[in-house]
Amino acid sequence: MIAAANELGYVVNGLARSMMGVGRRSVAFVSAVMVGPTFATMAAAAERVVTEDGRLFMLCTTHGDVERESALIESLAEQRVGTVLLVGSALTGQADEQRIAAYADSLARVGTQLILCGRPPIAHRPDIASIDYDHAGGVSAAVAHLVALGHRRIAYVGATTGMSTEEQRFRGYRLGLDAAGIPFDEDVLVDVENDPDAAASAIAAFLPQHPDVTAFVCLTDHVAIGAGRSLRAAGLKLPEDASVVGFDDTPLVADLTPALTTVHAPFREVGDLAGRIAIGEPFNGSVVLPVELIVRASTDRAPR
Amino acid sequence: MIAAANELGYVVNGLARSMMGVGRRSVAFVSAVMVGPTFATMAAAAERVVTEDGRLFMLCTTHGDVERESALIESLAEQRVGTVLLVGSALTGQADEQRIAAYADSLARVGTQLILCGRPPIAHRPDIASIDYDHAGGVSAAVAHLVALGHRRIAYVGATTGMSTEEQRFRGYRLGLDAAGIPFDEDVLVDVENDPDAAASAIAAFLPQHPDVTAFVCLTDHVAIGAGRSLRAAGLKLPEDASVVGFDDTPLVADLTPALTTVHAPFREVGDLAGRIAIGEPFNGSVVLPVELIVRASTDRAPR
DNA sequence: TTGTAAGCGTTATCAT
DNA sequence: ATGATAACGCTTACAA
Repeated sequence: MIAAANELGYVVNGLARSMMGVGRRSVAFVSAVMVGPTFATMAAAAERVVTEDGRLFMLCTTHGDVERESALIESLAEQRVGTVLLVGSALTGQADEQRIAAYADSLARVGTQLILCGRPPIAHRPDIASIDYDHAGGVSAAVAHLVALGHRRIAYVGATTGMSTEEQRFRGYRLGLDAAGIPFDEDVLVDVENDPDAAASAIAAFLPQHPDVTAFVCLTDHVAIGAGRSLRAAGLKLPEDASVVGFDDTPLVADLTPALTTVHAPFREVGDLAGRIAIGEPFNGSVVLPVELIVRASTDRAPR
Repeated sequence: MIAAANELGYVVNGLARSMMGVGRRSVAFVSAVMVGPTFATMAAAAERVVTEDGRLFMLCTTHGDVERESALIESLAEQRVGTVLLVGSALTGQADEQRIAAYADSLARVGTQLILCGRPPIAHRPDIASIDYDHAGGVSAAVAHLVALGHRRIAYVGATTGMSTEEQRFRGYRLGLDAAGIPFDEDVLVDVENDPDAAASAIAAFLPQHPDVTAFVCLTDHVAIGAGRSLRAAGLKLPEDASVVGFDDTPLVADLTPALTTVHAPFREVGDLAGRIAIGEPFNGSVVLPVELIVRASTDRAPR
């Protein structure tokens, strides 16, 4: 019978089946953008375990548009997706937190769970799962590393406010400074968006005013690459004249000249764990995965 | 009424709706792996236009497992996905082509269209859409560029057979040689998988036997990076002593030292077009998008 | 305009 | 075991 049906080209209607509440529910990965290994690595890791469990994995981007984010969550709820992974840096306003909480409630109503990935939990909502990694610890370790190399005048390059990733990493910078007894000086903050070219020109403008700065802690590897480019263009040799450290441990940064010292973020582990929870592994509350400072050639003893 | 329903937390059941044949059908992106900017860029581009049209975008990887690929296609057909994008290098056997053709038929039976992306059309099946880019043209342009710089002994680094991408790019190498009147010599073929470390050790073993080779055309940027690493380790200076060219134009290769000459592949355009076809833009048959040789610092005049 | 009934392709239940 | 039937939540058609 079944064989005959197959010959006839019969394919069960999974929609009707899902409507009856049978069959594995899909998993959706929602992020602002899908660019760079950051997201791709998390998505790939989650996709792997989800697909292996016979579920479908959806990829959705919001491009930072709140409207679209809401519409997406709504659409995902309509499709009765089993799990929604909300991934990456989050707006930090209280209104934004409330919006996320509303998503969680609205999704819960149709039996879908929300998991925050690469972003911190929502205050007073311990029921909303979060898988984050130690942004602050990574940056403070980077600062400690530079301090140990004799650096005292350490700039921070990147935005410091508005998004969770920015705030957490910047907090790590402050923490590192505090731990070393170095007073914070907002004069050596280079507030720039997460883009190599933007970072390059910001650093170019910054350098003449601050010849005493010997080290640059960057929000991301992207920013660090722009900074390095600009530093070299200004005639500085890396790492003899200036040290640079990034964050993310993007592929290829080990092949740059000099190889970039950076903080390795556990993107694969975050995606993997998120996927496992999505397919049913028990998990309660939140977790913060450790990061690792990868010391390479772009950081060295402070000059003079 | 609608407002009241919303207050109550009512969410329409999209499954029931889809079952009635209304609502936009989803799009699935199927590739062997989801690693590297190659796939991520295509996926991101396709996802963007698909999501903007109010459809859901699924990401599925096969990890090169034919079993899993079949199961995935079946699963996608069951879910009545609107379009399946089969992306990236394909096995080149005739049996494999027949399998793909069977997918197309099986999907067509439930109203799903199949679009091949970054791989050539299936022989004698012009009805199966294909969006590919000019692998061979890119590599032959690279060879022509090296020849113009005075190189005569040009090695090819990468696998040459078994997968469509490998075969097409290798064909470009042969074409480039032919156009320059340089006889093909399989002695300067470095058959190695697409991995920097593997490429590095293969080149390390190759170099001593072939001191006359002055240029290396690589299957991918990945391979080129490994080759460059190995060349430098052997005491050769790039590009004075040896030229290297890659393929893909991966982000960051412009920031390597020396910046890598490579073939820019139109991943964004492929994904974008695939997405547009998936949401209804008319398209018949196949297209081969042009590539562009990006000349950077890793290629220079032949030594002596 | 508002309401009622039929149908979509499954699964589950109950009877045969 | 096999077979008929209700139910899932929606859309469409037709009736009031």
